[in-house]
Amino acid sequence: MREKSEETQKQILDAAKKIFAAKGLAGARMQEIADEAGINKALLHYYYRNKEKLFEQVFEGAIRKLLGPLASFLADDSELFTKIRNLCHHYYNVLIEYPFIPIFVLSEASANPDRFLRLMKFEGVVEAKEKTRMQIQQYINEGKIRPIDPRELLWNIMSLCIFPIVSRPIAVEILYSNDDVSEVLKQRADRVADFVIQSIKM
Amino acid sequence: MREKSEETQKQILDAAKKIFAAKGLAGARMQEIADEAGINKALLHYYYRNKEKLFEQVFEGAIRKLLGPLASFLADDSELFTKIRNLCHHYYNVLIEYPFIPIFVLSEASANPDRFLRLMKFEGVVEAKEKTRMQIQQYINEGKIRPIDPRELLWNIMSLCIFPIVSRPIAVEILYSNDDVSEVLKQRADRVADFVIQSIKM
DNA sequence: ACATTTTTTAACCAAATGGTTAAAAACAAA
DNA sequence: TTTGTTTTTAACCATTTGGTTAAAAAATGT
Repeated sequence: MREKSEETQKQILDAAKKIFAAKGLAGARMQEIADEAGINKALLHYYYRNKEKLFEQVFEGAIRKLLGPLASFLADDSELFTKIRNLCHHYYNVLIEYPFIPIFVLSEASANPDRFLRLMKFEGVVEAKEKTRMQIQQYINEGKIRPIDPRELLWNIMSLCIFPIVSRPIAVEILYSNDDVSEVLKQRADRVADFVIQSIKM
Repeated sequence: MREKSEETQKQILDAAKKIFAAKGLAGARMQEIADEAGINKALLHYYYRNKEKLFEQVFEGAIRKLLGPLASFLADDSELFTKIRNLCHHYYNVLIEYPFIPIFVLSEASANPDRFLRLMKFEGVVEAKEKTRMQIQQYINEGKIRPIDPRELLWNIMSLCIFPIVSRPIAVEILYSNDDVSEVLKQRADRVADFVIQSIKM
């Protein structure tokens, strides 16, 4: 009995994931989520009191899957170029599986950054990022890489990892004229890492 | 008399720009736009029949400002590194003024690409892009730059130019802890161009 | 068979919102 | 002052939408 209930709740969360990703918080309709989950609105509200709570649940779950490992990768003691490579792979691995995460963060964390920031702090991303920032600065001071604002370097890496996921549907049309882009994306983690490393190495 | 009318319409468009950028199409409220413009809802509907039309006007105007010059920059005969620099500057210039363009294109034009693709073809972006692709390929063949799939290079440039605009509200908090990021963004066009060129040059 | 839990049905409410209307008022040009 | 245009006021409508309710029904466990 408990199984059935939990299965339904998972169906709801999956449906919500999909609809929220496509329409955003404001654009999503509770009825549409219920339809997508194959249930009715009453049951939807039975399990999740309201839209906000439902969104919060979906959003936080997704973000945790991204941020937890990210913090680990940022905080570990590996050499910088290795770390960059790890970062790229992590981003691509998670985002290919959960491509809706960036859309969430971009459309919703912009409107309401508090929630997102709270999660970041909880997962320890802030400190981990600071550590990497110092590592980059040290590499620059030691003349191991070209001078660059560490924040810009991190922002560049994020851009190169996240944007292709988000823009995939458009890129398929304007760049890869309907070729299969899945394979391209899978190999892209290494290509992007190469691109970044090539740009900063002496 | 005509002046006053047109001034009001411009105030409306400016207000709409701002609100749509912050809240998106679904999240924006006509009342809020009217308030922002310093007029009332009746007058807002007097000049712009409905929300859709208002958005269409703002959006198409903005996208033309992006695509038209983009096609020109892609199609002209300048040297590749210059072209990359021009591209970056153009992206940053337009997107700082119309930061909602990427969000809309990503969220709405993905599901219904007709309008966007129509505009792209109309502005001649497709042919211009093809020309640049060939130029890149030629540079590679002549050993002037490192080998890279031209499509990936273009995708990287787009990522580095567009994503920071989209992720600005988040970056302000997690990277630039509430520093003024406007100045950073303005200077970023050149930095990004450097970054790209550094990465591909021999 | 009985009790418990899950799900549906279907009607309903309240608030928000896009949009309309018509008349008054403010304004500018002649 | 007269005339035409712009703007405000303020009430109003229709629809959408989030959310509730209560009872029936279906499914499930014991």
